[in-house]
Amino acid sequence: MFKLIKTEGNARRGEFITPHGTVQTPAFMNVATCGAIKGGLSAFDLKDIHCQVQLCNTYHLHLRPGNAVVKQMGGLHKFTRWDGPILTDSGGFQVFSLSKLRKIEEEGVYFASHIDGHRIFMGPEQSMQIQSDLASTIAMAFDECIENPAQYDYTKKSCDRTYRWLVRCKKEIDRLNSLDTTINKKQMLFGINQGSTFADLRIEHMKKIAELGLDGYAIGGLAVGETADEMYETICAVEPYMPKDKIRYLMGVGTPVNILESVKRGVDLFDCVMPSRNARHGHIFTINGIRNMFNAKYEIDDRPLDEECNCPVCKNFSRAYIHHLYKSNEMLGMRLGVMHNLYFYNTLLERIRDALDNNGFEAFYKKYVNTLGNRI
RNA sequence: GGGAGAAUUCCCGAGUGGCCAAAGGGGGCAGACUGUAAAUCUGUUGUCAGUGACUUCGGUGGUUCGAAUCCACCUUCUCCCA
Repeated sequence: MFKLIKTEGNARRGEFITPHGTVQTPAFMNVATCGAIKGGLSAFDLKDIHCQVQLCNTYHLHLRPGNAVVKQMGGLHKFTRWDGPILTDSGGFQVFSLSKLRKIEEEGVYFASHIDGHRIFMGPEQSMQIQSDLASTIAMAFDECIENPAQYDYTKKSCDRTYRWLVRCKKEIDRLNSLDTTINKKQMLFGINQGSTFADLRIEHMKKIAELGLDGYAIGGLAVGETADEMYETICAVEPYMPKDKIRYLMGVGTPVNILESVKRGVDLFDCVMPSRNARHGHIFTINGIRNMFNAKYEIDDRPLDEECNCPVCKNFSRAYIHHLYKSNEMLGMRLGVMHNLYFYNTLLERIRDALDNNGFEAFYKKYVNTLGNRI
């Protein structure tokens, strides 16, 4: 259940109440695709980095270890030892990211496993069944994340199909939630808006899915190659048609500035692999922009990664040490980098919430965007 | 004491007359990354000036129109036999 606490312009401050705890919004979800944040973070670490929600992936967990295994182990919460909310993405993004390994039909998508090539069928019912077995807090509808650029006619056809899939998802999750053998009988379902960068298709699709009375609404299919301005324009186009009393999730976005711009346009929830992936590659987010910790200039530097950061990494370690860890390919380098970056993202959202609480979002936005400019 | 072999650009290591500033790795330097097929991928790595020029393949001489590549000697190293 979503509670809208206050607004400033289009920006919203809210609370999303779930059986696994309440999420203060706007919020950033920490991506743990295969049940673990890459870089070696566990559920213990998530508290330290101010994580509110963990995001896992249906397709990947279906392949390994298999949803039957996770169900037998008591669901993702017990399995990963994370007791906060978990959102599972449906596999719809893999329709996009593994496009060379799949075929789309009306009934669903046929994948060739990226691990061993074996044939996998995933339709709305399969995705819901897997997510029910995983027992996440929130299930995402099975959709097609459309590539960019996209043809208008294809986009329309795909949106219509994604809508039909959503209706099937809703029916299936209601059925699964009513079964005695289901671990989480209160699993929520979010619908996903598609339509590429075509405003009319986005709006038409959004209007239709809004009528289904789902637990939350996501904007998908963005940050897949279009410009940032196109992304913002698309958000602005659909936002008026998103239910005000439901949480709004912009999938897969983005840079700190992308997030700030999107909060300003009425988005409540985000996720992105950028803080974790980039950290593994040595890119560190700071209030002053990005650092590449592989760069030779950090060889002798006693300062923390970010001088204004209070994360466990910045309170303890020098740039020189972390530079050394990356250069030496020590896994601790990545772990510390990921911890810092996720803390940076999670606390950026905290600062946004504080600003909203104090009617200072617009000022915060201006200061932040001016500070960072186009650096991130 | 006798015999055999080797020395290549930061490192390892290809190359045995012109297509060689010299393969390939490593290392170095930089860049990319947006619901994770990503501890991945890309560029660059003799010098100087934007074509090109110049200096390089242990050292010194030589053969040749032309040498990292052939010859002689020297230096160092490795292995084998005494």
